[in-house]
Amino acid sequence: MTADDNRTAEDGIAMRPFTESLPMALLKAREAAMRVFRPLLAEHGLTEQQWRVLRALAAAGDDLEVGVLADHTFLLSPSLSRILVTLEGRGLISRATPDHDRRRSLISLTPGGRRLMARFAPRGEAAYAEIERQFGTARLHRLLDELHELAALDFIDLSEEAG
Amino acid sequence: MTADDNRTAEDGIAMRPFTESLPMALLKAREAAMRVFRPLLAEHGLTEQQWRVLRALAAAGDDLEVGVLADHTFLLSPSLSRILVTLEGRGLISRATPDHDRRRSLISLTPGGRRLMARFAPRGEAAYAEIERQFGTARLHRLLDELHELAALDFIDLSEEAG
DNA sequence: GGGAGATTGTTCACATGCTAATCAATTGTT
DNA sequence: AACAATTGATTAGCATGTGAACAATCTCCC
Repeated sequence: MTADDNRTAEDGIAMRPFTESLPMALLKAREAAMRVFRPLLAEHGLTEQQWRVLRALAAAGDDLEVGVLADHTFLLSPSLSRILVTLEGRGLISRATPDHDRRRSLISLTPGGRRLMARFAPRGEAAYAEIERQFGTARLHRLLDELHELAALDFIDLSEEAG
Repeated sequence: MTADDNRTAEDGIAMRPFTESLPMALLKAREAAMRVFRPLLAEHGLTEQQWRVLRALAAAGDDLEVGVLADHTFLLSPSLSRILVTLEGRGLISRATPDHDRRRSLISLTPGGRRLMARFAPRGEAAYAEIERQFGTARLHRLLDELHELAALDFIDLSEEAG
């Protein structure tokens, strides 16, 4: 029985208990999952987001436009821009500008970037397998399905101006 | 059929498809859920994390030590330190140092902070109800249970040094 | 009672999240 | 061809995430 279990506190502000908050539950679950991967990333001196970029490029097996890369990695453009500068500086990715539209920028893995991914992949799979082992493969798949459906929902705008 | 559906890309780096990644699914689900709340927070000029702090204090209905507050809000100490400076500057919280241990710092809502919470609470509940309406109440509870169990897992360390 | 060690919070340095503004290149319109 | 609107990407500015180092205080034990 912690303070969170009280739906109504002394100050009379009625609100859902913290532990029942969906965003918080998603955040904590994600943190738990990332704890398996974070040590691996640290070994390679990569942040989680840098890893997502390299992973998306490896998965595509081809160069990607910055906008497409942003979609695949679920990163905002400004963040991605900075990450690309970092990765380029470390020689893991390279850029090219297509002639048909010189606003765009094509990102691809360098050989060094590919080598890093090849070294990392087996251990990353092992980490994922550890999650499946503890949580259950079928159960994990069911959870993923639910998460995908939740993510696909489009909630109405409850803000003042929209009200 | 996107590039993500290919388990093996031309470069031969075998890895789980992006869309099946648990951390990514959790991240996207959380983003979807937060889209309901973000406009409300913006109305009050609060960030999500500042909101978590005020919410934890309101739920406790009492003052909290910084460390306890960090646990309840799932914020790291350095972040919380900065957030408290901001909230104190806006007159929403105040600090006190107990005599029995002058290292500690007790945080409490000011009357202004309480008023803000009281104004916000009903709309926050409405936002949460919208999620329940679209996703289903019972289904949401089942999802929360699964998330809590996932968050409680303690994965083995697969890093090099621990190997 | 005094110093080693633990604990509580803060500060630092760097990377990212997020909104708005900017810049360059392209497209649509007349 | 000239110009406004649009688009792809970066930059700016502030807030947070994260690991490390610090300062202040407290505890324990000799």
